[in-house]
Amino acid sequence: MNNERTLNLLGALALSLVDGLNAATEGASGFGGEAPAALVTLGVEPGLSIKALGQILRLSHPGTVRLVDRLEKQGWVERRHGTDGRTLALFLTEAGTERRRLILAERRQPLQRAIAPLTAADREQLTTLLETMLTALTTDEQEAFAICRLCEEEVCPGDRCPVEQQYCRMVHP
Amino acid sequence: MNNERTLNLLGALALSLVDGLNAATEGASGFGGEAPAALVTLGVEPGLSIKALGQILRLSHPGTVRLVDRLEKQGWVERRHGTDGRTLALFLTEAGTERRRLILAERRQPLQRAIAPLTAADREQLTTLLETMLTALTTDEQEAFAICRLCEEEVCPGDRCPVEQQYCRMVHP
DNA sequence: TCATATGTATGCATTATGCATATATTGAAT
DNA sequence: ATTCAATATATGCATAATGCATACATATGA
Repeated sequence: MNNERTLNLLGALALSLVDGLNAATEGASGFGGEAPAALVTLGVEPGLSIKALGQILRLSHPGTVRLVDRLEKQGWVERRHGTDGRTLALFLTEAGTERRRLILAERRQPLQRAIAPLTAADREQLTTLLETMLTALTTDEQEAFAICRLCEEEVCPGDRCPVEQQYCRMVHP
Repeated sequence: MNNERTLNLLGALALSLVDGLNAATEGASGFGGEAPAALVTLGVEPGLSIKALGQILRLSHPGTVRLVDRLEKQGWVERRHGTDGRTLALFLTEAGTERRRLILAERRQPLQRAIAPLTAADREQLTTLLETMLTALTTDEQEAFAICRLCEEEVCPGDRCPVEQQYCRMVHP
């Protein structure tokens, strides 16, 4: 088989999907970059510090501060006192939670469109293949959070997430 | 089956792959945004006008002019006279061709890493699924070029590219 | 031959980011 | 208790990559 052709197809699909994801999440939030991912992630992990959020989003610290500034100004995120006098705990406001829901709903559409032509059997095959690939791609906790930063974790049971499983295997061998 | 879980896995893989593609192509070119895609695309379609390139990359016209400015300044792209007194024809220089090769080589790595854990049979399954999805996602020529804007078309025979095939089917029904 | 369309370029602004540095708080060693 | 290093956050400044409005140059057709 022509392996390189498969690489091209995989890259093309990924690019096309992420184009769609970016358009959807930016349309739903009015912000580009990592802002939509920040809202999604804070919904799953409320109380994250600025530093921790930045590591998940792979932003510099100042970049994260500015991102949180933008989200706070929209009334979507609150800076509360954290465990420390230094540390902040970030929480979604009610409006932020609502906005997050909208982002996730819009995010589904390009994904749905991609798997629309697949039969039920195809989807099972695909799911298995995705699990295998994601398991291989996840090497530490940081990366696990990064990979899942736009996931609707509500519908993805943690004990069956290949990304989290892989991470847990690394940590508790 | 839990369809939404499949959507999450697909989105997570796409995001992870494109993170890798972006890092690889930016590392190989020193430019982010659509600059790497511009070099790749101009290698496949030499003589493109600024307007046509911008439509493939989905950039505004001024954005494309500035992008070409940057690539020309690096000595990677030449503006030559086109079919018109108005129209330009863009070509890669020798250095640009070399840089494109490097970008494509680096681009393979994150893709290769993703399929590494798959068996030969898995890869055939995956290829078939990707073909089906890409066929559904391609609706016009513009989109076809956009989806393939980072593809190593040299290794992807045109008559077997689901993206191009789909487009040709649309145009010559 | 002149009006309109087409392709390209420029001025200016914005978004999202990074680097260097400042500030505030904590914890640990003296 | 005091001081110093580590940690968490914030700010000043700069940059990359882009868009909008507009100007300019060339072509085309009535």
